[in-house]
Amino acid sequence: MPQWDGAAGSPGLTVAEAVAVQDRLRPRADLVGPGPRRPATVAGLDVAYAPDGDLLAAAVTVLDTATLTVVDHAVSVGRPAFGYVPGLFAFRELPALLAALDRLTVRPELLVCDGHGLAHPRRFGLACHLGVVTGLPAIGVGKTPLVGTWTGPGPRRGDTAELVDAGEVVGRVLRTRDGVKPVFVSVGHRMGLDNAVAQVLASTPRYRLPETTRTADRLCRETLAAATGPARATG
DNA sequence: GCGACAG
DNA sequence: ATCTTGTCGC
Repeated sequence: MPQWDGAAGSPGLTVAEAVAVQDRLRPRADLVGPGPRRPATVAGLDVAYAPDGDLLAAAVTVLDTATLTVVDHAVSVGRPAFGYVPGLFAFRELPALLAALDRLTVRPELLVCDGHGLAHPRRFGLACHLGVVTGLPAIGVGKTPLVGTWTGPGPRRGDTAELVDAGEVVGRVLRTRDGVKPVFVSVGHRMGLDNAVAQVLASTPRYRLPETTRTADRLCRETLAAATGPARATG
């Protein structure tokens, strides 16, 4: 059985087939936007894995942009649909994320993904994939780089630097907090880079990561804990 | 050929 | 991603 095959043992795609899917879908991504200027709602998506990697929980939280409070949320529990292969991340988390998105009652105006969009070796990261598949505007906010080089950014919140790969600007390195490690913002679908950065800044009033990501992260961890088995005190 | 490599 | 102890700071 292929090493990247899901633990469930389902056939799945081969690495070559997954790459082919990305190549086929890439032309469908709208990397210009400009995207919603004043979205009323923004969604955060994240996935948590069980220690053994056999189980995962995906969560989507929808926040009111005016208050940054959660107005809707949904989760899904399942098995990784693909092994962890840098560059083929979407094939691992997409099924679970889509299942969670389907359970939403509010249609978010923007998806903020935990990972990259254009800042990807084949210019089609998770944010692009999710955007194209759902048709919704999407951006990627990564905690660490996958591709590209940069200089800076300055030390203050709001300072940015271009993320360049193979001679092209694929994203922006953004400082969301004074003196704190920056995040990597890239376009996914139906959004422009300037607007993407603006939306990320608008959702990071206090911490390094967007409130969308933080709330989704909390929710998928709680969901995984509940699915793995309720924690119980030993004393 | 050898490392690096979103989460 | 997840496993992990202490530590520094508001």
